[in-house]
Amino acid sequence: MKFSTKGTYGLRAVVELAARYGEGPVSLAAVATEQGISEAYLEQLMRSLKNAGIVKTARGKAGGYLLTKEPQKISVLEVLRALEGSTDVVDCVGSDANPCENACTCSARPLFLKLQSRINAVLLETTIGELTEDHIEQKKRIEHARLS
Amino acid sequence: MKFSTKGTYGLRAVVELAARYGEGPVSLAAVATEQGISEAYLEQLMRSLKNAGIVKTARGKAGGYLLTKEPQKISVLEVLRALEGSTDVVDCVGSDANPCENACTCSARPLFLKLQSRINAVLLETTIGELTEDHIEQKKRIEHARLS
DNA sequence: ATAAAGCCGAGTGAAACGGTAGGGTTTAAC
DNA sequence: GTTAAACCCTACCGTTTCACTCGGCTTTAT
Repeated sequence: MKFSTKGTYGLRAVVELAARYGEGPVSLAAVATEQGISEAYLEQLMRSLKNAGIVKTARGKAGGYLLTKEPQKISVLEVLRALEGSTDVVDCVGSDANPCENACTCSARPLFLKLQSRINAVLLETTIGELTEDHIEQKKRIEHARLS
Repeated sequence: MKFSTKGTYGLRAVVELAARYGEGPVSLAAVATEQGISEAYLEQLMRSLKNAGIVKTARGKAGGYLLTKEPQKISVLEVLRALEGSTDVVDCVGSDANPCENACTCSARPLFLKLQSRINAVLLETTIGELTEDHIEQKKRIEHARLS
């Protein structure tokens, strides 16, 4: 019941892009060093994000990655889905539902359905934009504390 | 972000014990066949549940497993924790908190904290007793439908 | 005594995790 | 038009976890 590093790294990378939204392409190297993630590994995650249509790329020199839409219009849910494949706690819940043959007698199913809907609510209502704002605020506060 | 079968199998096994609460020890074989789980595998899960103090055992012939307290007093959270080790979505949240060195600058942390508290709320407020009642109801309905 | 039950440690094949390596191809800038 | 910075892609690899299995041991009601 853990998110893998794919999810957390990828989320942080997207926030990094969001923080520079509108400033042109951001290189992989920039994101990787800023977030302390292996460049080669992050590249794979970016591919997933690209395939999902969350980021687009500019190739060639001075190229890099860009968000395809405004940070406030990107839900955390879509980002995590792109990276982790699914956010379902068990395979037999969710819209792509593949309910097991004895779903109707499974005593744990009602629990998982409830849990899943709560989780999805949080992930859907939280946007990359919000995370980015919080993050920038936080960085400012730290900077301020350091100077005084 | 999935529960392993440990969690789901174990939960179902506990519900099975709950359904027979007060009727004396239930053998591993009985639980395994009723729930369609490998006996040898289930035994391992029962060990975890026993170590966590959720079930106790009666050894020897006519022995088996019993809940240590009433089903309504067992939360799903404690059962899952016993089986999966932790229900935390990332290591850096939760009470045993092991926040990573750059927790205060991690842009994903606020999200995970919120998500974790929502998840824990559901898992803590849901009891084995509730799951068991739902399950028995469900079985009755199916039985009724079959007969008519 | 015996058979039914739990107790326990070890092993195992497959998959996922968390990367790394090393080659492409594209393109801006000189 | 060469060069270098960037993305693109495939493959591999060591480690851990998953989901079991196996075999032997101990306890205990009959």
